[in-house]
Amino acid sequence: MRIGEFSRRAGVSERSLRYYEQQGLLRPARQSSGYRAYQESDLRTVRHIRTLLAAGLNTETIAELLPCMVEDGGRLGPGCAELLPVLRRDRERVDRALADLATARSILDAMIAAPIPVTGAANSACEPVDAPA
DNA sequence: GTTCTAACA
DNA sequence: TGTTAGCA
Repeated sequence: MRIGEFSRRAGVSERSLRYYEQQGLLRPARQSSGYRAYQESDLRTVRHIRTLLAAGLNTETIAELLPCMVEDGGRLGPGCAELLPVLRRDRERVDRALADLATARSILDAMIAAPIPVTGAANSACEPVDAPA
């Protein structure tokens, strides 16, 4: 099937499908017309790609994992042990990101909890805050 | 009308 | 990733 129908069935924009191909995630055949020709099985591949993207993996990593990922009962998992270190590495990246977000939240919490009453407003357009209780 | 590539008010 | 331009 061509990209239009495939896009609708996969629920992914044509733009994204072309991007996935450019990143080596999908390799649809080409008709003599030059149009991409997708296989029924590509629908499963796209689902896997979306899952991996949702997990925060970059396309380079996905290209590496995709060939070995297997699906069972709707669950996607590594088909070979070599993938585990890669997945763990990304999990650590997520942990660091969460830590950074926690830091950002703390900074915001501290500022929100400590409004500073001033006599002359810093900015004429600013309303002075009330003194904390 | 559909798809393709390339490029970005 | 969306969108648009210019083709075939």
